[in-house]
Amino acid sequence: MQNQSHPPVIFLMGPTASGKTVLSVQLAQALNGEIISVDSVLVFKGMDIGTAKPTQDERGGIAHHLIDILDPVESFSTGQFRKRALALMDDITRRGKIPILVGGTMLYFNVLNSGLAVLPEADPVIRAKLDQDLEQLGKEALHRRLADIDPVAAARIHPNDPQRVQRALEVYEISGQPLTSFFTAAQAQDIPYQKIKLIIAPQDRAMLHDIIARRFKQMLEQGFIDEVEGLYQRGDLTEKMPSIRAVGYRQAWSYLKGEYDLEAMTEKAIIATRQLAKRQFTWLRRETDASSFQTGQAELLTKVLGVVDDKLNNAAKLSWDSKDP
RNA sequence: GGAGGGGUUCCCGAGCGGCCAAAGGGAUCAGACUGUAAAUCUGCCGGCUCUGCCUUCGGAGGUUCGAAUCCUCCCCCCUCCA
Repeated sequence: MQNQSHPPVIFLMGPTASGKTVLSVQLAQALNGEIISVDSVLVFKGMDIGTAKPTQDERGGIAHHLIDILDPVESFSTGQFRKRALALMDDITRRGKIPILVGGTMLYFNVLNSGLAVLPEADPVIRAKLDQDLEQLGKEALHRRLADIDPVAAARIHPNDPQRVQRALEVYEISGQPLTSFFTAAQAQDIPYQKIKLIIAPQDRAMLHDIIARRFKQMLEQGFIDEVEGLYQRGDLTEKMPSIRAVGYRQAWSYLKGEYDLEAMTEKAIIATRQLAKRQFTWLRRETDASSFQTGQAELLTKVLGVVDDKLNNAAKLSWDSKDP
């Protein structure tokens, strides 16, 4: 249960290409807010065009956080996100401003909503070993190994899902404890804020698909291939890394390696983006306490501000009531 | 005009007399999701009054107990020769 006297924070969620960026800046300007990006790829420097990263101009003088904080050789994590986002929310709030969390990485929103168990962090050495095991022994063998040490996790995780099987094994190797034990031990911790949740999405799926296709072609015109080629030429990046596995980048990478032509690359990238949006919708449907808005709808900002004001006033009232019963 | 090759379920593509609503891949759709998440994975995928029935493999006929598979004619597409 959420204490209504907590300071407010806005969650602006939506699938890719829904118009989150523009709306978020307008909101921040209207509400004296700062933006915290909730996006697993915007964190990378030098990945601008393909991520539709807001330009300095588009940011409209609003501070944007958690953008360009890592080099593409590095990797980010859900835990790091949560920690940094919470620190930023605290800092922004202390300065009398409203934190506006904007993005499409729904797992990140989820750990702000439901908390995150205290788990050992990824260990590159163990991961490399598990990759080797996977290749030599096969995914069935890894799943069987997991079944021995953590039957509950093994029952939950599909044998064809090596990424999750490996993580569960990794946790065990680092800590000596099964992954499941961490979950049962942990208590879901809510964040000390009043969350105002907003969802923005195009009116229908066909429209989103259309926007996605047009936007990707636009990225190509803006020099997306050159951007990826620059990363490619560095020589220290591989398609195994989270940065290069991002939608669009992965396909462009394959194109540069000569695996298919520009036309095939374009098609595959657009498809991958659609599929990403589809997965985002699946998460979004869980957000039953959010207010929804349509991309490009008339008076969008006015309507959104109306809803936000309502919730803020309501919260203030409740908070006053509770102090003076 | 002549010689070949081909038209299969949304797309690509296998099938070449029964075991075929038709392999496989892709797309779409739906779902899962606890430190890689723009990732990874799962399911459905002609229709229905759904242990069966109906419609489908370019079109129309035919052979056969039985055809996407064989025959005939027709319509399109591709390659080569004129």
